[in-house]
Amino acid sequence: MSAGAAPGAPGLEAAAIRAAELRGFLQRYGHEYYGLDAPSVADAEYDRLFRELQALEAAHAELRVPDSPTQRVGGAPQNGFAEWKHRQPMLSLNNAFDQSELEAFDKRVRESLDVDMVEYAVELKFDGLAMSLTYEEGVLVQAATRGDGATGEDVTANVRTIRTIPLRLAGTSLPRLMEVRGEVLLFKHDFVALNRRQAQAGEKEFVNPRNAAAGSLRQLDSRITAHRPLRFFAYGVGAIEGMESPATHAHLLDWFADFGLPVCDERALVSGAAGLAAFYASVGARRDALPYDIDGVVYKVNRLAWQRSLGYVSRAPRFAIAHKFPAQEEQTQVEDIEVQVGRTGAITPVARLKPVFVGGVTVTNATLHNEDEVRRKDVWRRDLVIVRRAGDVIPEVMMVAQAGPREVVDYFRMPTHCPVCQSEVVREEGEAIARCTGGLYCAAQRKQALLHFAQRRAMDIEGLGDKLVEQLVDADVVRTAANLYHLDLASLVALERMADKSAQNVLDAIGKSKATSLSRFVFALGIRQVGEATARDLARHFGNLDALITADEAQLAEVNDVGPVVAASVVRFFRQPHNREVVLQLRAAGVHWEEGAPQTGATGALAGKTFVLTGTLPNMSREDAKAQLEARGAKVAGSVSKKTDYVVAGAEAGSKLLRAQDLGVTVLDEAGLKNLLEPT
DNA sequence: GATCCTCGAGTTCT
DNA sequence: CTCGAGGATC
Repeated sequence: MSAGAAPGAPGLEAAAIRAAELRGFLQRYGHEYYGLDAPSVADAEYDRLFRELQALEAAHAELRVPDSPTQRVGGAPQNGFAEWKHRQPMLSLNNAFDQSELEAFDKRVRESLDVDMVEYAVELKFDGLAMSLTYEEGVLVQAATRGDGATGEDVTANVRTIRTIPLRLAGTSLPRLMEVRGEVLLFKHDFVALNRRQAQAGEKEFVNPRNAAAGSLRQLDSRITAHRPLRFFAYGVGAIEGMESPATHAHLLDWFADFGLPVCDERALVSGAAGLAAFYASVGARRDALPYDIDGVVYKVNRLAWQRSLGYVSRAPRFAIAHKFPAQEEQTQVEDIEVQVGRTGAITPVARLKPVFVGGVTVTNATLHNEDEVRRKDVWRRDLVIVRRAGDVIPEVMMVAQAGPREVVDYFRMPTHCPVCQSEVVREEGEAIARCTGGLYCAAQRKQALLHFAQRRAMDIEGLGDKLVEQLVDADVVRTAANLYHLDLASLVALERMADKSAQNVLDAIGKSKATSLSRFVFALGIRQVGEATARDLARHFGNLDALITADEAQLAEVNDVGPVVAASVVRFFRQPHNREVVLQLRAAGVHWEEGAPQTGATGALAGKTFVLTGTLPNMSREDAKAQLEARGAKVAGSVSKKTDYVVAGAEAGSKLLRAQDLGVTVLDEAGLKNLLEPT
């Protein structure tokens, strides 16, 4: 790519030629980068050409034209935004939330037009900001927000900095005047990168792409907007003069594309209510994988003549409707902020919420993680907050939407004493988590320890869930894991809501759990810092429990992924007489496993290979796949990195698959995995 | 000493 | 799934 060197001291004529050439390059590269996502030059090269053009324009004021790419950088701060009256009002759409409303819409349209079948242009409903761009003789002269639909704010200086928006339309046959309607938004990956930059610069991070886009557009200093990677998609037309618009909406969008306006590819033509429903389902399934946020899809009668004859009812068109997805963000009230005590004594603040329907489920609780998080988000009791349940399953309080009365009682204070056992709560220097110091004296910690012991990945005692553990601990029937193996039918049936049948089932499950493996047993003990993976490493390295119990810190540190902190934690655990006692009692009660010689280094067909599993495989459970891989010496990790050898992706694979594709990691489906497991 | 990677721990709802 | 923090690596 040779763009030539800048002339030393060019005459005006040479400068004009060079400037025109540079504008051509920059426009093309800008389009490749932002429009097609396929840059053909490095950023540094773009910047070099850009600065050269800037220098030329600085030297020759007459070369500074409004559609030059340099005019995107933005000018000095303004004092607020001027009002702007739209030539044609920017209307909002009526919403449909379910199938019946969608069928009603189609029926109304057909009856009103007196036809049997209607063709619809269908597209995405972006979660961004509606914008109107005015082009005169093909040159962008003005940009405004929707505002109340009739009058918006003039944000021309900021919109000029959006590189996907052409400052001059392509082509020779152009309307004298045209209002282009569309949406300004941020792509998800740009949003993530922007927030990373904000965090590094010590600036406030944005809650979501929409907020970030809105904040960026409302910058009074458009030089800031210029550094925000905003995008634009055109989807409609307002006033138009000096040219006939095409006959259908689909052609209108093609026409926009020919002008160089960015138009989203996710659009189609469908017929009838069934076609609408199919598009809705298809987009819904791919929603999380799209590079931007959407809150639904939009259906428009394709023929513009029919659109005109359908007209408007109050402030919304009768020819179009938005079909919304269930909200992934909702507003609700914090009724209370309580704390929970975890297995390790961690005191976690939890927001009790007024029930709210988000992302398909009713949410009543949301974790606030720790004290710093409560302060950072500045959540008080009775505040109105935004709750999200995005691609993620776990609800999260994103931000305060509106402060509540905020009286003294509404302020959250970390308790100084454990609400369960009254022991002192301590937050170590440099730690984010406050902990109850009660240890196993604390009933809450004993309950969590038992639940951990019984969980599927540990001793796998079916039927020993939180309700039962709660009762057993409260009645003081069970104090340690060893007590479980001495339970009898009578003491279980004495508990509330426990009939003979279910009591016997629990006893059977406890009996069955006696046959286990060393790694499950070590994990079940609940040693701090020793999770499933570390327990497996320890079990493999030492081979038998006595070797592990008597190991000193130096011996422990020889194990993979065990350093001083983990080693000290293990030594501390087995030094406690009551922990040794419980282990003895468990073995005496019949808990057993196969003990072997210490092993170093696994062997197997897939030894040393790292796998990551994501999504649902058609015929194999994730657990099963994991076990089979590990049996062959492979490692199954939780997240994808460049050290990952294979990613096994099933249905509804999420971010891990995207990341694998980003990093160029080999992706297998179930069949591919089977091939590796059982080479034929 | 910084950076990357992984693991542990806590969490929600059906 | 996300965060924080321990371990490994350069």
